[in-house]
Amino acid sequence: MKGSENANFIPNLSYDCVIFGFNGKTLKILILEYQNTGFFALPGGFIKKNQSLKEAVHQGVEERTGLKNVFLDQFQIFASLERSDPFAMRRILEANNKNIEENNWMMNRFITVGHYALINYEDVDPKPDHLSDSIGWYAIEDVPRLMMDHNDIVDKALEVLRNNISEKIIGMNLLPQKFTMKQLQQVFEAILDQKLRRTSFQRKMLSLDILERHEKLFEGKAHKAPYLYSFT
Amino acid sequence: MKGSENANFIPNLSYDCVIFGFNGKTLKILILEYQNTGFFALPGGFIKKNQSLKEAVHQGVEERTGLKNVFLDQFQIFASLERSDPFAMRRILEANNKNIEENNWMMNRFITVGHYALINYEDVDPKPDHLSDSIGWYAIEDVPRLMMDHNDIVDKALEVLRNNISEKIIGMNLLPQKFTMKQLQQVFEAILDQKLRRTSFQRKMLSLDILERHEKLFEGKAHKAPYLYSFT
DNA sequence: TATCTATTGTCTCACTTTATGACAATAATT
DNA sequence: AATTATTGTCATAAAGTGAGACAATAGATA
Repeated sequence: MKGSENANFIPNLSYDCVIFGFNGKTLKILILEYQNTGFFALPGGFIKKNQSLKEAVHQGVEERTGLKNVFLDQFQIFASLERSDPFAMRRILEANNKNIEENNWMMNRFITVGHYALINYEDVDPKPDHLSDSIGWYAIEDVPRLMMDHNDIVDKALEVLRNNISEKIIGMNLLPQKFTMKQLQQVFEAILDQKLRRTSFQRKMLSLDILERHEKLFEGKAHKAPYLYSFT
Repeated sequence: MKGSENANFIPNLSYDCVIFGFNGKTLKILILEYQNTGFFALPGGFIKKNQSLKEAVHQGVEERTGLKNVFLDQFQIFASLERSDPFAMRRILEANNKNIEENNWMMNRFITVGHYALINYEDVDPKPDHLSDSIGWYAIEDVPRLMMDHNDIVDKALEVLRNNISEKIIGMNLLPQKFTMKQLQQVFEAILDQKLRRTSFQRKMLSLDILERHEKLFEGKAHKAPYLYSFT
């Protein structure tokens, strides 16, 4: 049947990506809005037949953020029967004046591979893709209702980020190259959604032997200047 | 093209499962041998178009072990371009006198979802499937060379089991309902591949508040009888 | 029946790690 | 020179862990 498949892509398989950034105060993620539909969604896409999953996701992240080689983790498959929503896909295609017949394959069942990415907020210039008219940062507590099961994907990504990721990976990817101990602490407070004790945090981080101390940062404030650190 | 797809299954997607069992001494996994090929592989299969991934894997585990509702965790996708091996698939089909044309789809590229299962060794009566002539338990240190990237899947499953799983889940699923503290310790020693101190282990487990103490177990040995425990 | 053996449950003491608060140092302002 | 806000570090208490000691005990032995 015409359009029931696309020769370029592996059928029934997609990826979605929760792209985390830290603006100095709160943890944020990138969310797309599809033109004239009111639908919000995670950045995602399909895997070409001659492409590894990893390549596909890196390419998708680069298209939306301009960043290459970001930290990416593939954390779970979402494969229930109920998750696909052919009616929503049809509306998105219609709103973009795409030929429904030709794009019929997009209304099939999709099993998606959930990823999250950690990126340096300052480096990003978010760009919408060809089906969406906006892409923007949303604080983790202000994420709107997303399409299909994308809210579940966000929740699970955050859970994995909280539980399974090393201090070094978090700090290296969400902060600039040099940072103060306070900034590092604020990243963890934003991720864990709880205040941490300053002295314990500092002692713990220094004992992990993953930090290198550099010059002081003079912010022009009337108090002792903090050291800058980088990861070893 | 005839046989390039199978109408029942989602194309290009499979699952594989590392089924862990504990025989009282060592940690073992179930491995299949395909008829007349010398190929060893993990139990795995395909996902029907009207079936969730979870259902598919549970069904596959049940067919090989007779066990329903076992603990299952879907821990990673394996999606590189190099992982598929159409020549090996062809040999397996030939050795089983299967029609190559009709089963052409099995020689496509497959992305597989790696799972592991924890089961009670005593409850299992392993059964080969229609393409394999043997299925058996192999101690984790004696796993033979497996097809494709299945050894990588085993290694990763063990890594996840070691790092990310709670005491309760491990004990509940790998041991009988009632067990002694020594048995519990042996499970952990087998998984971690290291000896643990008896007294520290006992104190730790009791402090976790996940155990209920029952009657003593009289084994007929000339020493103090241990208590039996179950998980709360 | 009394003694012996192997293993279990618990306790102790030393050591390490973590929590919490105290305090001096200091960059800029007043 | 005194003040303010924040930083780096130390002191002490509390909690957790490692390593061994020891009494309790189920059955074997004599």
